[in-house]
Amino acid sequence: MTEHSLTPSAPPSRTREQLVDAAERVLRARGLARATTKEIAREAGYAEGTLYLHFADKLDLVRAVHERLLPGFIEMVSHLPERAGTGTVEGNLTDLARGALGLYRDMLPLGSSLFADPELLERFRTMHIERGGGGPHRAWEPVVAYLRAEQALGRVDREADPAAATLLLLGACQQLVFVELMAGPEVLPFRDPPDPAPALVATLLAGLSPQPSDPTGTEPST
Amino acid sequence: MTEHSLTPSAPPSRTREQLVDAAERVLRARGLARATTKEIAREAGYAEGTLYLHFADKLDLVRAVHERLLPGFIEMVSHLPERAGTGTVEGNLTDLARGALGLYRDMLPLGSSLFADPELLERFRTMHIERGGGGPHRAWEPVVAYLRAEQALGRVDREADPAAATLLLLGACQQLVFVELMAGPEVLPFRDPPDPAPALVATLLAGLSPQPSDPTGTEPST
Amino acid sequence: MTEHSLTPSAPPSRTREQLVDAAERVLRARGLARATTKEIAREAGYAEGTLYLHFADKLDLVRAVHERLLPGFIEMVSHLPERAGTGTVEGNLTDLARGALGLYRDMLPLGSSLFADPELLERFRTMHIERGGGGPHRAWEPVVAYLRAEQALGRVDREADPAAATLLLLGACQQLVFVELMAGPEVLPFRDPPDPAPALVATLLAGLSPQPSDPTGTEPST
Amino acid sequence: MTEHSLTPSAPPSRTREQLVDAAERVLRARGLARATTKEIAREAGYAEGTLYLHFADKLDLVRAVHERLLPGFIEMVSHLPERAGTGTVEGNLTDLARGALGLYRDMLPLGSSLFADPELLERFRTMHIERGGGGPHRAWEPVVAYLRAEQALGRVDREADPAAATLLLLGACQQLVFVELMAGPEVLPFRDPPDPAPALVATLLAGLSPQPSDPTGTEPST
DNA sequence: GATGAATGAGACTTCATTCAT
DNA sequence: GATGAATGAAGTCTCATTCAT
Repeated sequence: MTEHSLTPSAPPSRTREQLVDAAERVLRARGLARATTKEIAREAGYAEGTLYLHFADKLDLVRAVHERLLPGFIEMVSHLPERAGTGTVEGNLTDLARGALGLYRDMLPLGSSLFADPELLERFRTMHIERGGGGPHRAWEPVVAYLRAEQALGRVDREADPAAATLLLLGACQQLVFVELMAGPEVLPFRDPPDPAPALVATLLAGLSPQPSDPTGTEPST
Repeated sequence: MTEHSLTPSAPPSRTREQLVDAAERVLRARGLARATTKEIAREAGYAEGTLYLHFADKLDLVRAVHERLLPGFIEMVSHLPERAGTGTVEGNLTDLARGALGLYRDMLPLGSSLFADPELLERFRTMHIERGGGGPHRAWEPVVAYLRAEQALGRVDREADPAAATLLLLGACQQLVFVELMAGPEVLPFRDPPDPAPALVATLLAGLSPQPSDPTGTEPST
Repeated sequence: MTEHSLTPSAPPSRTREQLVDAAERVLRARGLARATTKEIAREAGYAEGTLYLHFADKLDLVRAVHERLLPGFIEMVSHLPERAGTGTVEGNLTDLARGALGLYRDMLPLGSSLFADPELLERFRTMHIERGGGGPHRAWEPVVAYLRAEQALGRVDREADPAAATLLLLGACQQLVFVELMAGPEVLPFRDPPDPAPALVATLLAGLSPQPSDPTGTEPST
Repeated sequence: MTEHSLTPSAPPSRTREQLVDAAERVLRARGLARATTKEIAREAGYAEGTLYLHFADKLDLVRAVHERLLPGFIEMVSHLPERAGTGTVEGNLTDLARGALGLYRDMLPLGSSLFADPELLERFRTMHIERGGGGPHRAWEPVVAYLRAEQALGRVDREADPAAATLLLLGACQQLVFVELMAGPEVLPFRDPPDPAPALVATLLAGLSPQPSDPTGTEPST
């Protein structure tokens, strides 16, 4: 019925980009539930009908917005592996955490909205993730690679599980932002100083087990 | 215009509860974007108009659903502090992680949907969180308390930051579920064995820093 | 997705009848191509949304209009068989032809419109005709029955084919109306006198074959 | 606003013909209600805008399609008068009926669609019929001429009304096709044998009146 | 002549909400 | 308290038509 290809990437035209830009702005401002095609078109400076020359329907446009979200995230982490062996592990991971906090603040509202519409989520999965476009898990890869490199250099414990460590650090950042956005920044710990990254990294590096070099911390049970 | 008090808890009646139950089922099945008052009323076995005898509007009903979500989560963790000193720290934290994974699977789609509607999120914040009803951060408290208790017992490093550790562990669980729901379970690490909890806990306990007491890299603690 | 039963006869309510009435008026006035739900609702004195409480969609309403059309036609012819043996055959058939002309004038524009929308035609066929609701062919039956009765009485040639005769007479009436509506009454024969029924019936009764009993063949009346 | 003359015949160009051809195909396939300029243009191999270089608007193109319909019909009957005196009257009329059945099957869906849009019908009448382009009644003329010729030859009753006879025969064919297209071929009489032409012609020739010269009812002519 | 992106009015349809019973 | 028909604003989407290239 429609001639829109169901491939994630229709030929990118100037108009199409403007529409996706406008859609992203409106989605951020109003939320998925209150973003209308009328407002998106107005924001883009086009007539409403124009939207349907470039996208099969509203959901297709929303999906296009989400498609552009992840690359930004991945790009931020993608240079991490190159930093292996430079600076300190603690410094590198702290930079990572700070960057992740910023990106999650930016992307979580939009990304989480997918859960409000199962059909949108399904389309996103079908047309993007399953075709190799990648999903949020793609952000893990460079971090894991970095940790492996540091393990090879002996700056990270060779017994450590890079995937688990990545998940711990990025997960902490994501949850911090999730709670901040949902309940307000007042409820967060790490308010003084306001940067949670150092504490998270320090804890991750040191671990919770009592230090055997700590004469009072007797008999760790691990 | 309406006589509904804007307090989070209107007098709970049988009908009201049935409506909230039905709303939760419909929200889970269809998503916030596709849940209609008509279907909720039908699911509850009442007429559409009845809904407005118990709730100011649809958003009020949705908010009521979300209000009931958190207590379930908190209750799961609330008995954790009592376990301090019992079993092993690793065992207790693994149980926690497993429980958290299950609860996130249950609650994340509903909870994340809040981001799709800023007005709903705002109401949730105003009427619930700021009145002490609590938000997702409330789940941290028992875990932090538990860790402090274990620190006092010497089973957890006294230098560790309990809040950071809590965030690392719960955050990892949340992100794991987030990615699983968004991209499908195929993309997850920890597929073999399929239980990610032990690896997360082990990594958190051991930390990433190279073991100074282990110059040869032998005797892995995992 | 819809709860409208796909049976031709939903419980007839006052509102439903008013909507079908209004739809018929609008369809007659504007034609299928220009009849809008907005105008139909206004004509009925209801809001546009009300239409969708009683019909699955616009086509469903249009179909309901068409469903009511045929019974009126059939009823007109249904008493014909009883007239067998009364009056004259010529008089009875002339009455039939006159009635048919009137009914075709009334129904042909609406009925023919079905051909403009294959989906509407298909629905009409599926939901009405194939369920025994009957189609335009049902109008033949009483006429055929009448002719058979007259054959039994010897007032119609026993060798004649009642179905063929019915088709000839009703078909002539339908085509006359078809042409009249499409090209205007100016193009019709039988303008003086303006009643085509007697000539059609006379021709059908007499046949075209030369009268063997008329050896002179004189005085043609043309 | 437009430079298109409102005469039925704009200068025929190759492109124009291709557009009319394409429009006819799309009208047959989708119906007037669902034929879009986009699809017509695509079917013709031109851009949508090209359509408006050759036709004032969509209705003008549709009218052009209808303008071409009738000549095909008339041409079929136009040679009938020449056959007067050749073969048998019955054979000639049977050939006519068979040809008419085929042509009606071809043209009725398109022709009837005119009734779905009064403005289209009005344009068709104004720009075509009233300027001598002719309407469906033009098909009667050759048949009437043929019957008159046969009357002059004594092979048709001189008292018969040629116009009425024409209407009876062609009308029967049209109604048969109308019912066949609307209700499906299953509802038709004359299913065995499947050719209705002989019965119609026989009935028309013999008439319905009891044969006074045939007291025993022998020698049926069917 | 041809193009096709853009237009924008307006179509159909949905759905949260009201109110007389 | 409960009902459910009715509402009507607002949403998504279509499509005949225009016009700069």
